Amino acid sequence: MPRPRSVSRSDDAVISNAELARIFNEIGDMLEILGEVVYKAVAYRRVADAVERYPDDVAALFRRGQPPKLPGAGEALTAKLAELSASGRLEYHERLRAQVPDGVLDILRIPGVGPKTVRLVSTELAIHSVEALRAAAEEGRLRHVKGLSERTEKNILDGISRLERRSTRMLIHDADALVAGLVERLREARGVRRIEVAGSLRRRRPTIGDLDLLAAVDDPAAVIAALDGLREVDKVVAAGTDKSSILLSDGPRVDLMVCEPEAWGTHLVHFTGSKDHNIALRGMALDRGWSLSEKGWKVIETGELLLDGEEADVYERLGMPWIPPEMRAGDGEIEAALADALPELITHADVRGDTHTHSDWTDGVDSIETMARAARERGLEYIVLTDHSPSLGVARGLSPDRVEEQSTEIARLNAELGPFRILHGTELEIRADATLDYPDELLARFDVVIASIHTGRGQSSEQLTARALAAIESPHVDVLAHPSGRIVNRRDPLPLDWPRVFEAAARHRTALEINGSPRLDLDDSLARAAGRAGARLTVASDAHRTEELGQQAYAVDLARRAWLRADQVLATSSADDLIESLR
DNA sequence: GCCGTTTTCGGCCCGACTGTTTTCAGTCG
Repeated sequence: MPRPRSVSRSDDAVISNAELARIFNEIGDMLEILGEVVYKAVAYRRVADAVERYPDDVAALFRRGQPPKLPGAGEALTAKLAELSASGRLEYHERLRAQVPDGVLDILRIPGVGPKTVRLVSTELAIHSVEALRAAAEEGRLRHVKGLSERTEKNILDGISRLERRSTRMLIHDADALVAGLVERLREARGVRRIEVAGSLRRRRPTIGDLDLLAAVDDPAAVIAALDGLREVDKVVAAGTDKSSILLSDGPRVDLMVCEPEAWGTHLVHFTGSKDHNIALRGMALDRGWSLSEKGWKVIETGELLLDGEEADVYERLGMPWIPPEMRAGDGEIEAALADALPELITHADVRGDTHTHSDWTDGVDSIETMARAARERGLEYIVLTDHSPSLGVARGLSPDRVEEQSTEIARLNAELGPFRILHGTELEIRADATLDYPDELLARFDVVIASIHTGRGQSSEQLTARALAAIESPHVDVLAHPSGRIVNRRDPLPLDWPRVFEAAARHRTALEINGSPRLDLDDSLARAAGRAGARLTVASDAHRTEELGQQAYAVDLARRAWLRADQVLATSSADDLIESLR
């Protein structure tokens, strides 16, 4: 499977943060394969991470003469970023590429194969592709190389088939569904005191690589045996006394760690991560004379081991309050905690209404009444019904006459369902020419107008930004829905000029949506930047059927990852306050 | 390659598991 490579480019086309990060990560991989000191590779990867989650266009800032201060970027790497920003190319990168033949980098992606093995097969056997490696393993040619064996051949073949099966990270929605059943059954294993999801799923990242579970147990062997014995298990990858890793037959890898209840706190912190967060905590511990690991705090002078039973105890030893998992990205949360300046994050219980829902009047499945009753059942006080406007033909958008009929139907239902409220809204098309899909007189009659871009996605950044701004600046538009247009694993975000969009949204009091469907849009880093810029946000399900109303919870998770408080989010208002605040 | 209220050089988070190893390197999280 070919992997994307950077193309030479002499034009002055912009280079995205994602592309900058990809090139720096690739340099890191090549340096390792070439046998450079690993810290050099680590330095490139660290800057790649920083660029990837930087909210503004890094290359544009360089070209404007305002290079951002990125952690881990010193003189040499800053110069390389500048070169890439100016020309889209990097001579150093191309020089390395010439030394690492095509396909060799692909080999590194095989699980269980690291840089040393890549270097070995590349130099000893002139193997320069995954295909060549597969053939060599099948023919038993690897075992003649010192350091490799028949066993290695089998592991490599297994790794290649896993690589082919699992090419994209799993969506959090799917991971939640999968893990619920696993946890339920492991809870029943003998001697399990506590069990909890850890890792990126606990941090509520939009996509999940592996599933991490932690169990506090009296009898480690029993729970590990329970995991290994589940019927979905395809293969046991690693089985030890403290942890076990399995592959599900049609799913991701599951890592189960066990610990004694007295050491639950340090274990849960360790296995929740993120990596950067943990490294920062350990650095602070070292400054205080402790070596911190999941096992506990080892006093370096005496070797004594201190245990913590709860996460809060761990943070307290370092002089800070407990940090919510969603914030543990190594992105300023520790500094904020030390300054006692952690925001009071929005919670799921704060949400009172859903600002984006559909019915069978356009492309939804259920009737307005069914949607409303289901929302009421879930404890919401109101929904905003936002069926589509006419120009979205595929969704059978509503003509002005149909809008009128829908208004009558909503009035009828409100009389019946009160105090639950259905607010009459619309999901308004922002057309390709930046005009809006209903006339102002009609827009003025809706309770809430959310506007979105579905068409003309191929336009330039300038054109797309102008469309977003046209909606934001309209006095009738209250929310910009799924602002970036991304769909996780399927569609990339539109290249909007985000600082301008956020500034305008704040100025015109137009809220930006965090959409909880598999779009997960805005993503957390953009939502955080929007909040910082003073823009209001909202959390919404974009449900097209009753079962999808639960998607709003994923928007709340993202809002927490974006450091947002309840008072920054529209959907935490009552229906009356919402309407009042949109006047 | 980065970085310093101990440091401009010598460090860079910590541990489990596997395999080929007879004391440890590679990989992973």
